[in-house]
Amino acid sequence: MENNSFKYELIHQDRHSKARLGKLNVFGRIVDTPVFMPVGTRATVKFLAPEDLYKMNASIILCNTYHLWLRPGPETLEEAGGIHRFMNYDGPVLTDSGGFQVFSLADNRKISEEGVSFKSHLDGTKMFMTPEDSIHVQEAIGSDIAISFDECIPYPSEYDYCKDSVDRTLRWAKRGKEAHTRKNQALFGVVQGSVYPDLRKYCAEELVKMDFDGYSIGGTSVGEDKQTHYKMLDDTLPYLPEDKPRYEMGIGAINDILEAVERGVDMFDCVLPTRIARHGTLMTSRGRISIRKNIYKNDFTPLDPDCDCECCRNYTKAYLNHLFRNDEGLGSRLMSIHNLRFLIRLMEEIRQSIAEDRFLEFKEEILNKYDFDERGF
RNA sequence: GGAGGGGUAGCGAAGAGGCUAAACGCGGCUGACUGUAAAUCAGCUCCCCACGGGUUCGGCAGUUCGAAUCUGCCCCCCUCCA
Repeated sequence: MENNSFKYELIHQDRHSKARLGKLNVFGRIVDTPVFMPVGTRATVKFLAPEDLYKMNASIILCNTYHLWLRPGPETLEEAGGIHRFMNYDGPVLTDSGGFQVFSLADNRKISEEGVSFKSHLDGTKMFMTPEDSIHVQEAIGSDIAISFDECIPYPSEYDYCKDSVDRTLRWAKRGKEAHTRKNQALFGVVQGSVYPDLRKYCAEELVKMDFDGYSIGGTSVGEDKQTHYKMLDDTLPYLPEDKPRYEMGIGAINDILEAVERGVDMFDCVLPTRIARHGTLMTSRGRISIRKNIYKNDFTPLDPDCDCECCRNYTKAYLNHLFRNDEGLGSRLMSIHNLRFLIRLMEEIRQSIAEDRFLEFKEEILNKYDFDERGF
């Protein structure tokens, strides 16, 4: 039953770069790669219904183990029949392990060999998560792709700390893999190692020995400059197998995506498009737009005339400006739809350009065309 | 006509002799946002040739070393009674 397994198929390798066009069979659901995954932390891409996701051609989303663990809890998700039924979403779901919260909730956690103690951000309750817990919760959630529990190392960090952290992340990966029982759920390992080439290589090679279904690249875009960021990719990707998907975690800036695709990354997720949309910033073919500005008060043209999304097809900047000023949820919804569709369409064009062996030209074209600064949006 | 209450920056609203260019909220303007503690957060918001200066707290005139804060008169507004 080939159809019902998890399998990455390399469709075409760009002739002039390491960019690759692939097809990810996620237990019968197909995801074309490179792909961008909208983030739906608490079993919802904020303000959007699954129907919105289908319409914008989102093919896979990310949810978060830590948040769903706290609420509604694994029991509820199990009783619901898994996250797909719970949120009525029919596409593939990847769950992050909680590893990023080890990083982002730094003030409220303590790391030990056994696991991490957190203070719940909801009410301060003391929680303890082990790599095994993370896997068990992800199995209860019923995501299609689970991620190993890791430590996302802050930047900058001393070599010795990173070495110890990587070793621990590797031990956690092994423990998680041994605890993993579901056959209809893939499991990815996460490469850490901060900016140190030998640690990146070591971590990647050790994970590959454990034979995961895919490999994540973590600990990037945590405060380092772009050069350093891309160097970390250079120091990691050569050690990952060709026949498995590579996923750079938490990346959503346009230039970052292009640089990573060029180096052979297949999957991305990021809160950036949805968060900045809610905050009134839009990525458009004419550059960045801040919808709150007064110049849009009577601008009855679409956000992006070149965009095919529901928002751009039906609504004007004046209306979006009005919705934003009045804190109306529809504004958040429409602008989230736009930013997501913008990135998803970018990925569609990226795939097309790889298929035609002109990814590098496409990348240059985008970098020149879009009027964004170094941040990449 | 009589009795009370009140007029503070764009709006609402504190302050009741010096620490007040004046709390706080709203509104407005900037900026931030990359595996979501984020429909969030930070800064600015009387004027100016701005690490300094100039005008303010309904108006005018006083008291005082010093007033948005005390006194007098005047102008508005609100409530109640006739």
